[in-house]
Amino acid sequence: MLDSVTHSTFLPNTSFCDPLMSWTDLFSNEEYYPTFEHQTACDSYWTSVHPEYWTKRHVWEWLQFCCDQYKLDANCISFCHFNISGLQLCSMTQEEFIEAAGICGEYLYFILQNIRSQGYSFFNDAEETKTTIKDYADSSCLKTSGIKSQDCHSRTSLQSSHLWEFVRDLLLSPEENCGILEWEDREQGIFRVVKSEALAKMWGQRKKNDRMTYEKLSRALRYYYKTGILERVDRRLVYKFGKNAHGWQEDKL
DNA sequence: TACCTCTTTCCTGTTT
DNA sequence: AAAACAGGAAAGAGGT
Repeated sequence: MLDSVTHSTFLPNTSFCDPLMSWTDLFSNEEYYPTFEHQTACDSYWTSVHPEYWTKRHVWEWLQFCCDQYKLDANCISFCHFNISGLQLCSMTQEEFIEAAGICGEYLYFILQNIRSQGYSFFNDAEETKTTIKDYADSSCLKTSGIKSQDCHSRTSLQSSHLWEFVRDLLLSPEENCGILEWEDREQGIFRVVKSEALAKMWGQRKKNDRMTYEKLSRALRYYYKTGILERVDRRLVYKFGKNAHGWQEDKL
């Protein structure tokens, strides 16, 4: 299964590998940006490319998919270990996966090997795939409950499905942003919604809801004023992160 | 099952 | 006039 990989394992340079690094950190760190050359938000999704040819972004998309689909706890994943290309990912041994993601690493390794051997037909039947994963878990004496809270390295969850986190992560990911959102005042956390309907469409895609509109999305955003996640800015399409929002500050990334 | 949070949906009225 | 804002109300989804 691994024969096709001819490159030796080369994990990222651990000299700048912060064990507390989150996914948001990873993609907002200027040191990492140059590695995304030629990539745009319009590049193909990971499922349309063979794992050996995945870009770093594809690897990220795959990780996010695994966390969402199999309810893996992203807190267990040391993201800096996955700031790598598909070729590098395919070169990782099971032990290295475990080192990078604890018990989740074992699942990720299993899923990756299945994609490599079976292609994306592995995902054709979601229920069947889940059963396969479950069988694997059972045979490995792994329990779902055991995936949580062990070997946790990161402080940000990839599973975050809250709207404000989605907005925050979009602001921090220029590759995905496509000019939909932009900072008005980075230090104060003030941002502008540039393409309101595009934002709604993207949020709708995330929630698998093709009826999402900016009007409905903005209603949800207004609820955040109550909880201090957002603060009111008296300008159209302009919002500000409140005291209860976290993870957006430049100096705290 | 009950309860909770976070939306989603719909609405009326207001502001830009 | 159109788009966006402001919130109330109720329903839905997912988690515990």
